[in-house]
Amino acid sequence: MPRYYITTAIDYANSNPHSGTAYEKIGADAIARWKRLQGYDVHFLMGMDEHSMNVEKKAVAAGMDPEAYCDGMEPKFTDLWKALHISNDDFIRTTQKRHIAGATEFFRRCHAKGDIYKAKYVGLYCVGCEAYLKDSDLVDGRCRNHNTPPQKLEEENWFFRLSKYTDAVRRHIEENPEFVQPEIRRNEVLNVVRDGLEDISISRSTFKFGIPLPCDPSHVMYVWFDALINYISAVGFPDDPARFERLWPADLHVIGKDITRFHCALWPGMLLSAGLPLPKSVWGHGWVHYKGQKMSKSTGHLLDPWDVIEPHGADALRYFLLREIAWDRDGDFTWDSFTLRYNADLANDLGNLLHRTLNMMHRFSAGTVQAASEPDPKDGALAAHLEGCFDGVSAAMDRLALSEALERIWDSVRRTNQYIEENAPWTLNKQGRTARVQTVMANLATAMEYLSVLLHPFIPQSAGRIREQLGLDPAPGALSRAFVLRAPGGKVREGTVLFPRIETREPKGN
RNA sequence: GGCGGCGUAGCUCAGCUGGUAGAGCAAGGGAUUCAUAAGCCCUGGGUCGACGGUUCGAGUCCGUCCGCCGCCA
Repeated sequence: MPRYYITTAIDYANSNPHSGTAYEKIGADAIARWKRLQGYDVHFLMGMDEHSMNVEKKAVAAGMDPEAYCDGMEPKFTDLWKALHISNDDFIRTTQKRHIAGATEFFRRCHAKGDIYKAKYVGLYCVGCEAYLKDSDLVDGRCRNHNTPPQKLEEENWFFRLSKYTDAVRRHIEENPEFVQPEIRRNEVLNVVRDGLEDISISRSTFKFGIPLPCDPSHVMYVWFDALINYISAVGFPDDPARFERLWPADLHVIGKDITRFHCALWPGMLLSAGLPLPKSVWGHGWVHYKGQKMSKSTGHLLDPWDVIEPHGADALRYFLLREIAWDRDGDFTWDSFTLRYNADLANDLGNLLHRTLNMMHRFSAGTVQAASEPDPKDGALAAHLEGCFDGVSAAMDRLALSEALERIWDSVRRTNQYIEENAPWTLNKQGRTARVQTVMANLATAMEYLSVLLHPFIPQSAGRIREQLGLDPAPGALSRAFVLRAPGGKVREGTVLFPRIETREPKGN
């Protein structure tokens, strides 16, 4: 069974996750689940990024030591991921032993390669950015991102010789179109790399909460050098070579578009230095805007995922984000658009389809799948449509076009509703055409099962409920293109409403 | 300033290598009743941002401009 290693960015421990954070995990989860359905041995990694001056400060402000502070933050993330049914196989924290060991060994290798050196750095430092600023970062002498005056700092830092890998990284991006996706991100990174990469400071001596450099314990690793290594320290680097061999290189790093540069320029440079293979692909997704504006931690303009999950369920949020926001660009969440999508797609089209199907099975078919003893060309047309849908979804998922895959599935949801209309089982029933009614119902039960498998990656809980109501195991069966009628005899449950229609309701305080 | 993206029906967007515009939602109408007042059928004349150019013919190619946006400097 081929393996598929997928990761998301590890999140900063200094603030709660919001819907943009959730979007990334939901998208990655849909991909991971799809790959599992396809039969891949998937390893799905997520985690939390802890070492940094900002985390240390937050902790100190709360009167805690940084480790304890991070322990307290962990459930803010993991509880949300559980609630969203994110199917990650592992959750790494950069304070864990395995990661410290990995980062330390990684640094040693780069050091041994001659790619680490010490130099004095004088510059303007922004605490918010955790980075030195260039003149162009300043607006009226203040950081353009944080609107705060920078500090003048002079530090002896350790540097990573990234410049040495400019050509190698550039060639790799040029020769491997799938390495940076989508296209727009690739153009951006190429732009940066073609201008030449600069050596980068990778240590700090101004705070303690970090991994000490093996060559100079008075310095700790700078956040990015530390954080990126999680992708390998989580899978056995360096202490479990067999596991590492099996899982690395990753098939896909899912990240936000803002950190493309670190993943597509710095990270490959680091790996080349350490003599390790590069990940196969990096996907920089777009932003979820909220009511037309960028979400922002500093202004507090945020959509709290719990505000959607608690009243409407995880799948409502998952569906909206995956359907409404194409995975390669930005999109907007408003309560109106959420309500429209939810009612039109989930309640009216899908939920109602299941409900009316189950109801008719009880009224016309004894709540049981009967033999399809009176077939009709209409049945074959439905089956052909669904199999075409399968192809469309597969093709879309191959391109990671998640919203397109959902569009294809909904074509089939609509098509199945049409199948009901064109057969009008209620009329057949009045006419006493029992064999035909039962055949129609058998096709419908099969169609719903077929759809439940395709829906699973996107709305796993609801897909499971659909299957339960159909009298099936909630876990999706294997992915299979062929539309094969269900064997007679299976009982279905009384339908319960999957997605009750909702009124637009904006939580107060938003 | 350099590179790139976007600007198409009220909304969200499709429109590949050029041949007189499409989908979903929303809206209006209709026939039904198994169903979550849902579903199904019918109905869309929008200067395809503006102006030029190439062409027998251009959202679709070229140029200029305008308006948003991203990356870099």
